Amino acid sequence: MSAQAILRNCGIQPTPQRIAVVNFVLNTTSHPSADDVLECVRKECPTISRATVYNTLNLLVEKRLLRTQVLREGTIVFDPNIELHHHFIDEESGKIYDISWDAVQITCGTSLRDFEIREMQVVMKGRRRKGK
Amino acid sequence: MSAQAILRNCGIQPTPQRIAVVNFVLNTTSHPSADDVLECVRKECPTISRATVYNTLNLLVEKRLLRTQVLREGTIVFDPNIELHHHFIDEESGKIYDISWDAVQITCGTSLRDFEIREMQVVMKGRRRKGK
DNA sequence: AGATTTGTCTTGACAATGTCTAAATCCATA
DNA sequence: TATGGATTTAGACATTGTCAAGACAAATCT
Ligand SMILES: [Mn+2]
Ligand SMILES: [Mn+2]
Ligand SMILES: [Zn+2]
Ligand SMILES: [Zn+2]
Repeated sequence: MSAQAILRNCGIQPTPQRIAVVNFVLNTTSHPSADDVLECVRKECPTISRATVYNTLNLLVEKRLLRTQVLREGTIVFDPNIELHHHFIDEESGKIYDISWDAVQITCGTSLRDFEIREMQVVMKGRRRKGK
Repeated sequence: MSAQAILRNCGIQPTPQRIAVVNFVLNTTSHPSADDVLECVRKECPTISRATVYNTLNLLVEKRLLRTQVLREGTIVFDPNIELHHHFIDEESGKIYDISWDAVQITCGTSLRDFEIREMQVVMKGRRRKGK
């Protein structure tokens, strides 16, 4: 679906700036920071401002097209994968990989009965195996 | 063990500032930010500077008496629990609770074979049940 | 068309977090 | 007590994120 259609679908006026942000951030698996988004979108749309990038990202989060994740020091990252899933962080490269929900089986014991869990994820760190 | 002994044990000169930081940060389960540490330590040691708090915390991390955790937006938190464990974040209060490693059973499927996992933790969010 | 309104964008100010440097201070030892 | 290395402090700086004011653009009305 086109960025324009996506934006109109949730009642956001499609502007060149917003279209550029959507085209990048809804089609990446790289878990970019706002600054990463700014950097990439400026190639398409050199005059876009930091505030517009933040405004658009926050709009997309509000409309549930995007989620924020607390996975990197110093900045939140944006994730177009809004299904339940886990994350693997490559400690060499810093790259963040999505891990499908089904790849891990989690069983909580009874000692957690005092916690009403509304969501959870596994955060793994290590090294992505090179080669095939 | 006294803060002085702990510091001397890992070759750090015990100073009043460092002792105050150690006394707070190695004896809390609250997962404080550097700023939280500064705020609390200033009660004991009113002239301590931000730089000294950061320096001491980073020293303690280097000496493995403390770990950093990426669990809150905008700041890292410090955790004196250096054993493997999980975390539960109360979305109402923002409080972070330690969950013992054994409280959760995790089984990774074969789809993770390309990832060399060096550590992992479950991050849960929800609400701590009130009452007993 | 010309004027008005509305929404969007940009700029720059601001606060918070974290690192770094230079200067002051402290302190263990001679 | 004098001295030199370690420690602390204050402030500068970079980065991240929010906000408000004004510039700008597009649609609406006369
Ligand atoms: Mn970047
Ligand atoms: Mn605080
Ligand atoms: Zn993801
Ligand atoms: Zn913990």
